[in-house]
Amino acid sequence: MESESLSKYGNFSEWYDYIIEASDIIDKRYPVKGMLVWKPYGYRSLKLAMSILENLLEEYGHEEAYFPMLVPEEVFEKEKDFLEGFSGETFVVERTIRKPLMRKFLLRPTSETVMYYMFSLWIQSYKDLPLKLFQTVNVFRYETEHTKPILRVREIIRFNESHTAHATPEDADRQIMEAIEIYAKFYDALGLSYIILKTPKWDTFAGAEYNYDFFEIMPDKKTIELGSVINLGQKFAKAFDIKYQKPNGSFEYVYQTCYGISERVIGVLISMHGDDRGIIFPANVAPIQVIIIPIPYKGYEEKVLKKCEEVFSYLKKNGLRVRIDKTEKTPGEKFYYWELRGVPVRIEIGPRDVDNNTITIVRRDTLQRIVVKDDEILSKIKELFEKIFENLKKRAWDWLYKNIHQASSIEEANKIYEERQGVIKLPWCGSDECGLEIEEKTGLEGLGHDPKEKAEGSCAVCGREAKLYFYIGKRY
RNA sequence: GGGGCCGUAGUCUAGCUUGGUAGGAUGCCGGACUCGGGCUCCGGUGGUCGCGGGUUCAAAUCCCGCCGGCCCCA
Repeated sequence: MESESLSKYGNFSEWYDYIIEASDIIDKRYPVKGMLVWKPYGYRSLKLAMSILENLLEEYGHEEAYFPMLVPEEVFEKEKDFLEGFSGETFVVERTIRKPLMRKFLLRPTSETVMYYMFSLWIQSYKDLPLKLFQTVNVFRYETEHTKPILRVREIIRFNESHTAHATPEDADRQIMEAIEIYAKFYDALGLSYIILKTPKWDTFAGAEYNYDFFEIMPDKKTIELGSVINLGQKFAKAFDIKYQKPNGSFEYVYQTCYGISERVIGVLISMHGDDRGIIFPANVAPIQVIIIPIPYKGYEEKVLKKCEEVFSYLKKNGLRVRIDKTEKTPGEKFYYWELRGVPVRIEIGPRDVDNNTITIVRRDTLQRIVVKDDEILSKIKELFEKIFENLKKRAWDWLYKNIHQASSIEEANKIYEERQGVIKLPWCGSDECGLEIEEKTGLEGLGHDPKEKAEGSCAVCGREAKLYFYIGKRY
């Protein structure tokens, strides 16, 4: 069959395209470029992942709200850098089928302008600060680059965007660190690896002071942005007139931050954790955590099915997402089917298990098969969830570290990239000129730097003392 | 931003060069047989050949435009 020839590392793109559709995550046949149908199975994993993030945000004092999808043109245009940055990819609504509208509306590509219009009404006093809100909504971006299912789309269907306002720049900076902490916890919960880099000035988010991005290195060794944390300073506050009154009676503009994560994280999770057989979901985002496969045998059909039902009820009662596959397919076919879909734990119940008071458990990541006594079922499964998670996480971090290379000169960087791809870090004096020259002479994109990581040696371009490492690679 | 490949049944695809009855596999439905890794056999179902226009006696096939998908380069 076709799936037999798939190889995640041999041909990642082909693997990815096949897996996400064959596993019932999405259906890309809907005839609008960059817009996908999410099937129930895929949508469930997305919701599970997003709720982990939403719970974290709430733990850290954020509240969920909802803001509208349409932005009046004059509101969208208030902040000039933002307008410039998003003008090429923002959809416009300007008519009904019958007639033009009196006023143009834009479909939110992200909700700064929508929210901050309201912030200016809501924020009056220092007592209203800090304000920490989030929403998880769809946003629209007319991507001019080529689209890629889930990873680069024109309708981002679940964009979790947080927006905060603060009284002081120090508090905004502190908020940036808090956001990074939240996002790191989120990716940790999914078993993903990441590097956190401060974006080069020339690539900073439209309308921002500075921002940090989380990057993962995909199986094809290209980097992908997993999430972004942005310090907006007072630019939007000034554009939207968001002021508060201090205890001494004077007025000041607020300091703002925003940060966002989208369904892209599911695309990355599938890519990082999957293998040639398909997806491997960590238990916390697996739509089905345990699949029970009856192994029927002449004279045993009823006993086998009865035991399956008992195990099913027991696991369900204990809060697991479990299902019995009672379809007419052969057991072997079912194994492949559920492995493709990434169910972390499979239970097989056949005549031997009925006779011996056991069940047979197979873990998805290693396909290791163990026989477990009936009274140990729950503890063994929970133990396996944990082991699978740790294994996936370790694989992801090993992969990341294995694909970050250090070079001391541009020539060396080029040589390494040609042989090994991935991410390369170069000692850097920190100047824009040298950063841009590194990009130009390697043909790679600057990902940023880690302000806490001090470099040794001299700048790969100018030869002055290096302060930092400049990370470069190819981006999705 | 530049270049290339592609679109035929739910899915994958043959046919296109050289215009003339759309064929196969898989899936799906019914049945038999099996069942601890995609078993086998029998019968059946399923097609505006992506959309629109042009050329022609005749277009899946040739030409043009659009829509959609994929890849490579910057």
